[in-house]
Amino acid sequence: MANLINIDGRMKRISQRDIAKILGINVSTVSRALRGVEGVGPELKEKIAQLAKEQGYTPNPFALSLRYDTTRTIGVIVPNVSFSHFAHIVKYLEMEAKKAGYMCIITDSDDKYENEVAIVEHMMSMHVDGIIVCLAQDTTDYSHLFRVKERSVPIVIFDRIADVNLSTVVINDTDSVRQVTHYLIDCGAKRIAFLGGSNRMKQTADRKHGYLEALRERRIPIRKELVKCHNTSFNSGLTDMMDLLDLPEPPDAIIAAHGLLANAAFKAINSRGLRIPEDIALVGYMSDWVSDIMTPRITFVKQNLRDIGGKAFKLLNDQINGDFSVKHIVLKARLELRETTKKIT
Amino acid sequence: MANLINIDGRMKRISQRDIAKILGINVSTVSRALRGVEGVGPELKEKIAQLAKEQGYTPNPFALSLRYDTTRTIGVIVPNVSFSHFAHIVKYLEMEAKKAGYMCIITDSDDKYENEVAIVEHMMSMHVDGIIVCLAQDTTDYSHLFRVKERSVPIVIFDRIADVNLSTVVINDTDSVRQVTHYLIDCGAKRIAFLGGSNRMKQTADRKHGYLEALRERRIPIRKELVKCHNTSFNSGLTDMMDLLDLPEPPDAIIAAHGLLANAAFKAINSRGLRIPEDIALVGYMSDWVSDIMTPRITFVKQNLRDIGGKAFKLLNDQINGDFSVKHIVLKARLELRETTKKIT
DNA sequence: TTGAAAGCGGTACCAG
DNA sequence: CTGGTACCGCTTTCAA
Repeated sequence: MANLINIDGRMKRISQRDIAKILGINVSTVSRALRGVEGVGPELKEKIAQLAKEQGYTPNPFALSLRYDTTRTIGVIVPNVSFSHFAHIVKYLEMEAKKAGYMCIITDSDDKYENEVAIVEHMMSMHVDGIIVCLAQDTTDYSHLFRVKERSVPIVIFDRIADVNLSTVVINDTDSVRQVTHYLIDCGAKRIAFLGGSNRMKQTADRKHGYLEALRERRIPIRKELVKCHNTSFNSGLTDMMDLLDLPEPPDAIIAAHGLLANAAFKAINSRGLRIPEDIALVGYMSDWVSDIMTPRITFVKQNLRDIGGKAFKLLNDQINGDFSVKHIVLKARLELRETTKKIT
Repeated sequence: MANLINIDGRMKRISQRDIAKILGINVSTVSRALRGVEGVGPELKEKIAQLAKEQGYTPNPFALSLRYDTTRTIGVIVPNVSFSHFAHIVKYLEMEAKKAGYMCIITDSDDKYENEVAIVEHMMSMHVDGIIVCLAQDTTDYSHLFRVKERSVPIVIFDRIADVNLSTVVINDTDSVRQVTHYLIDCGAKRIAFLGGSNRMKQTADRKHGYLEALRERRIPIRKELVKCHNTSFNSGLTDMMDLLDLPEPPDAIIAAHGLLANAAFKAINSRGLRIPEDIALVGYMSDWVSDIMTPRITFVKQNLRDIGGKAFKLLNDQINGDFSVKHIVLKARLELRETTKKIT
């Protein structure tokens, strides 16, 4: 059962050559037999299969990579793998990739542009068959992505994308916030605040845009002091929310347009002894389980993370298979009503 | 700047052979020059370096893998990458690995034994330089791990380990729970309940053992109905906690010895209108941020996830570098007091 | 200082 | 149906 064989006194993995030598035949015959290609006598084929199994032969993938310059490996870059949102997407992406016979190299850019560039270069030098990336928050130069495309390596961007001519997968950022805003207005909210990430991210800009659009549609004056876009971190959300509560006229509804910002807002509101949703309504963007563990459970915009990962891989796979047309997929995100908003009818 | 060169009408990555051909010299000379090995004339060396840079030459890692049977890649297997605890460990592990020049193939066993076995086999066939694994909850047969060792591929187990002769990294499971239990008794708790994962996991067994030990040390009778070990999932914790609250004499303190179980307990207690910590105290095992987003913040046992990942890689790297001695590292976890326990002095 | 050639493991083409 | 051999990119001996 051991995979190692003693050749010339050194232990090494058994190769087709070894099998050929043992049986006193030629490598090419072994190769054909093992691949099930026509042109090998049935009993010889059987003998080869037998010995291969006995010796625990497994093909050396690097010989193939070398020959065909394909590694059946794809590179995945996210800002932070330990963040639930990305962890889930990566998980589903990897499942799809595995089904199609691809391994994933998953790497974390720590949300920094320089890291992202270095990782992309490294992946290129590893000869990955394609790259799937969610941009760092400070990525505003995209030349590293174009370089990938120039070398005709497939590439897909998801979630945090940019206005570039590359395939993308996102949720309906603008429209989802627009709907949330309308919903809050319908609930009777008069002063809706918007909590977002860095203004440099197109995702934040798009979501903010949906918020502003909805206010205009309902002829509600836009109050600059109710818009806070700094950083996606919990602590940033906490101070921003405190500032909002300190306003002479504090908001009566919050749209927290990024993962932990809703939890930060929740905490801040709680710390002031205000009630949710009676005093302030709250809507977040998060995973089910993060909403579930809170009391009351947070009303949130649900993104189909399985779909984001799956579609991202699909677009990449299309490119790998020769379809180089640029595609833009927009997935619908749904508002999931829980207990931090209350419809007033 | 392009990395591709037109050879025979086909675009391909530039190789040492190409450089040699262009300069009308031999590949071996190029190889030596590029590696900085002695034995190449200074001006020729310069010319080669120049051209290589110009053409964007990067070595083909598969040629090297093929030659040396080393891939500078390590395989990492966790039960669930999207679970915050593992996501963090994996992140730090990957950082360390990267520093040492290794890529990580991170894969999710979905907490299933069969998947774990298949993944281990697959990684072996990929020629990873080592494997780091956290066992699935139903893994009770370890032959797949021994097979790895037999083929002299380095292997390290972490977090959920087994009593096997392989290198391991864990926290002080038993003792940490022992301390927590003592602490709760000091707080005045009379009926402490223990919420754990599957009994098949050594980790759960060890933690439960710490709980029982402490009770014995303080001569507190052990009540079977206060021990619930089923599953690490949120829903399982929820029903277990409900059952505990339905007891004729419900507990006045809970030790939730696994990630989301504490949040489940929190939710259940809340749903009954009980106060934390006044009516029931609660201690969990979780990340800072999961504790932070709760109100009140949950008192928890803090594990140094960076250390777990770092040490796991270190043990693996030792083996890769020829030190095959089996090592067992036990990291200290610290009780972090927050707001769900109250010391009565 | 430089060149020639073998070899890592597999595939593919051409001969027999 | 089977064998021989060149080749993928790189390193490493041995020879010049």
